[in-house]
Amino acid sequence: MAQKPGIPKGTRDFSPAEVAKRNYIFDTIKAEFQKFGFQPIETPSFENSDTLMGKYGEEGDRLIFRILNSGDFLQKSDKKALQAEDSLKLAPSISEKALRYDLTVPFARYVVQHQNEIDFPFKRYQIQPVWRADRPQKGRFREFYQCDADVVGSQSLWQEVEFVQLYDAVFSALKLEGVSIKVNNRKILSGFAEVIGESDKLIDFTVALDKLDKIGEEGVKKEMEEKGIAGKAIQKIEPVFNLKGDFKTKIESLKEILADSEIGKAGIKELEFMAHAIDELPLKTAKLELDVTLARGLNYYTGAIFEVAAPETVKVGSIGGGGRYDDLTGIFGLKNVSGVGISFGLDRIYLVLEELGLFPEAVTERTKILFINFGENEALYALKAIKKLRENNITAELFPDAAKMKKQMNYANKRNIPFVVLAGESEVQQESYTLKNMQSGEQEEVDFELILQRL
RNA sequence: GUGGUCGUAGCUCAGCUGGUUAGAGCGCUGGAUUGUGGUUCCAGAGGUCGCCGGUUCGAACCCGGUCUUCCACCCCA
Repeated sequence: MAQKPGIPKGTRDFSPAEVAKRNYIFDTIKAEFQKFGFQPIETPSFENSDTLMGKYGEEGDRLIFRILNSGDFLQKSDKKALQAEDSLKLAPSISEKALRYDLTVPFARYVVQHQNEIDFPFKRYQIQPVWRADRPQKGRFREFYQCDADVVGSQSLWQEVEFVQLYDAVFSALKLEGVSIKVNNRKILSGFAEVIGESDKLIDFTVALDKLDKIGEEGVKKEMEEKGIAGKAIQKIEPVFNLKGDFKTKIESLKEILADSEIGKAGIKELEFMAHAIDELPLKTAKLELDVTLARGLNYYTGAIFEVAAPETVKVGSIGGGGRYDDLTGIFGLKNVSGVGISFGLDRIYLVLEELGLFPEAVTERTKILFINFGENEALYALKAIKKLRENNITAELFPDAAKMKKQMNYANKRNIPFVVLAGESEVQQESYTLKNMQSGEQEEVDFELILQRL
């Protein structure tokens, strides 16, 4: 029986047109990565579970796709957990591998494992799919590509500056205007928690603060209360909710708020450094904004935090993110290696470009010229010309069957092929070609050299 | 993981409070037009109404489950 085929939730097939557009984005990003001196690496699509589990917080573990052991996996399973129907305890005994959840943790693993072959600072980029057992939504899939660039082995703040430039370079190359690069610093957030005396609740505090633009000031306060942050502390942090003005104005306000926090002041210094550098190295199309509520991303960020917002007219959430993590490789036993990196969300960038009509026309136009098939002799005659055209870097093809003219022309039409050659008996005899421009409808009898000229 | 939502031809969608042979537009195939497409005209093919079960004399329509889509939360690219 034929079964109705389908693909898993949150995955997609890509048509030729979609692949062409996706490649356009990949190629653009790749070209900029390379210009900035990043080198590509690749890592396996699945890792040992130990490498991934526990690296993304409690929520993260839930979203990791686990791979069931092969063979008689129940044989080696944790019988106690099985008996107790305790999935959480049972899982590690029947699953030793898991699909890659992001590119950063595998990269950290890579750095530790290859530390003796790597020349630091190491700048790598990586474009590969990742998998998350999430519930799909618009722009959220269970299989999607990440495009990451990271530097490890340098604490220099110039890297942060470079990444802002890199973001700007990529979005400029994609002709995407209205992008805003939001930055914050973990030290600022730590400073906030410190001055209100809630340092131990830093994560709850920042997660709540992050929702300011979504649930508003009252919503944030309510969530902070629910998480057990003192009313007085919340009052004290109120000025943060209403930071106004440009980058520098906000920094001046921060200086007052964080006057009593050493770590907070360190954060301010870093932000000022970046602001000053970007002043001197102005961005082409993107805007740099300070957003002190920005806390998203993984809890391992220690310094700068980046998030890129799509132009306001397109509602797809963030199209990129990143930050500084001082001790990422520490979890794999390599201490004191600082890293900083950014990520581009290919699928969301795709949605944005699509919605704004920013894909170049040429991206989908492929075959330039189609030869009509009139039969065996004529097909061979056509292929001789096609071979020469290809040597001249022109995409040319022959319709494979000597089908009806209408069918062949229609095929050219639908595939958007701009030129068609009709070469039948008489053309073969005269060693000529009837070249037809499909857009204008004009046609002329020409020799091979003229075809080259016309294309 | 929690709550909700959608699912009818390849695509976009009609289909009355359950009632016989489930429709349209676009697309597709063939013809008008045996070396000329995009326009027009004519004809035709194509549907287990997501899937499974239940209620009913009778289900695309009501009920339950399941899968998928989208949305909110969680989290995030």
